Amino acid sequence: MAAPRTRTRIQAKNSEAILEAALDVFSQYGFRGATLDQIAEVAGLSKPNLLYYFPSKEAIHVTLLSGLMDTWLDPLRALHHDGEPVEEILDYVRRKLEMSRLYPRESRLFANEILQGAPRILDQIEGELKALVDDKAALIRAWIAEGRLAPVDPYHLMFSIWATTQHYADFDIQVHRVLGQEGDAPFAEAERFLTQMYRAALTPAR
Amino acid sequence: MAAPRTRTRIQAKNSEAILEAALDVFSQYGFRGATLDQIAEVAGLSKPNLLYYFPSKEAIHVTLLSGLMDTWLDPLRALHHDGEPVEEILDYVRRKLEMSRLYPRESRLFANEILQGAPRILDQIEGELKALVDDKAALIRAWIAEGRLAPVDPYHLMFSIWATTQHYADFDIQVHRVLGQEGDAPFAEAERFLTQMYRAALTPAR
DNA sequence: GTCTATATTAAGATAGAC
DNA sequence: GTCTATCTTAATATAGAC
Repeated sequence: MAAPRTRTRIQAKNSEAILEAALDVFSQYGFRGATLDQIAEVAGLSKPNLLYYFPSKEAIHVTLLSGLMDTWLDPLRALHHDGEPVEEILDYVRRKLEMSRLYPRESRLFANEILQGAPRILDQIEGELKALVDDKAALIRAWIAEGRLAPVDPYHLMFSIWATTQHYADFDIQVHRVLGQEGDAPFAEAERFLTQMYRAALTPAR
Repeated sequence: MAAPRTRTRIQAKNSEAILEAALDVFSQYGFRGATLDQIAEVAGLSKPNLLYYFPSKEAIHVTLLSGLMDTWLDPLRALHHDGEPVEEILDYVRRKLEMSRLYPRESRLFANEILQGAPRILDQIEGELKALVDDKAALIRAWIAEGRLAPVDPYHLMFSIWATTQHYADFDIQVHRVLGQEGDAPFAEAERFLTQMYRAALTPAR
C-alpha cells in the first residue's frame, strides 16, 4: 500500500519525515537489515506512529522504491538524437554523476535492492528499464553506423557509465578514505577523469 | 575470534560448510540482514552446531571478511612496472573482471560491507588498501611522466576499474535481465568492451 | 494523531542430554 | 560433536487510552 493520502499539513510533514528517515536507514542496511525502531528514532516519532502512517515496514520500502526507478532513469531519457553524439553521452555521464552527488542515498537504496536480488523491482528492471536501455542502445548503434561515434557495445557502455558514476555514491566511504578527501571534493576530479576517459573511448578515429 | 583450529576432518569439513553458507547469505543480505537460521539451513547443520564452531554471528562474518581484503588486492599487487604500461593496466582489468566472474559472492560481501559504512574493514581500507593504491598510483604517474601512458588521474582510473569490473558481480541480476543473457555470457562481451575502452583512454597521443 | 503497553514472532545464544 | 529444548532480547505489529 502507498502512504495515506496526505490531507493535512501534519500528515504531509510526518509522512515526509518518515520517508526521509527510512531512506537513511534502508539505504544503509537494506530492507532486512533496517529496523522500524531505527527509522522511528531518526524520524523523531514513536514506532506505533510510524505504523499509523504506513501499514507496514514493507509499505514504507515499496513507497520509496516505486518512486525511485522513474527518477533514476531521467538522465538516460534525456539522451537525445539531435546533439553531437560524443557530447550527448558526456552530458549523460555528467548528469548521472550529479545524481550520485545529490542523491547518494537513493543510489545506495537501489544498490542494496539489486544486491539482495532485486525482489521488489525485478519487474521494473525487465520492463521500463530494459525498454529504455534497448531504445537508447539503438540510438547509439545508429550513431556508430553514421561514423559519428567509435564502435562500442552500447549496453556495456551504459553499464560502465552506471558503474563508474554510481560508484561515487555507493562506495563513497572507500573513495573518501583512499583519497583522504571529504565532502564533494572527489566529484570534481571524477568529472574531469570520466569526461576525459569517455571522450577518448567514444571519439571516432578520423 | 577465528574459527576453531581445524584438527579433524569433520571439523574442517563443517567449518568450511558454514563459511560457504555464510558467504551465500551475508553477501546477499549484509551482516544485519543475514540470520543464523538461514546460514544453518544452507549449511545443512543445526543452529547450535553453528555456534559450536564459531562463537557468534559476528565471528563468522569477521572470519569471512578478514581473509577477503588480501585476496581482493592480489590483482592490483600484480601490476608491475616492468611491462608495457597500457597492457599492464589492461591485464589488471582482465584479472579484476575474472575475480568478478569467479568470486561474485565475495564481491557482493565487500559491496555490502562498504554500503553499510564499512564498520569492520575501515581500518584495512585506510591501511593496506590505501597504501597499495598510493603505491600503484605513483607507478602510474611515473609511466605518465615517461610519456608511456595518457595523462589520467591514477586514483580515479583505479576507481573506474573497480566499479566497472565489480559491477558484473554486484549488479549481475540487472546485467542479465537487461541483456537477456544467462550465466557467464556477459563476461566475454564485457572483456572486449573494457579492453577497448581502457586502451583508447590510456594509449598516449603519438 | 499520538502515546504507553503489550501481543507475537523471530533471532542470537546457551543448557544439557546423548 | 550434535541435537532438542529453552532462555533472552529484539523486532514487527496491534490494542486501547488520551
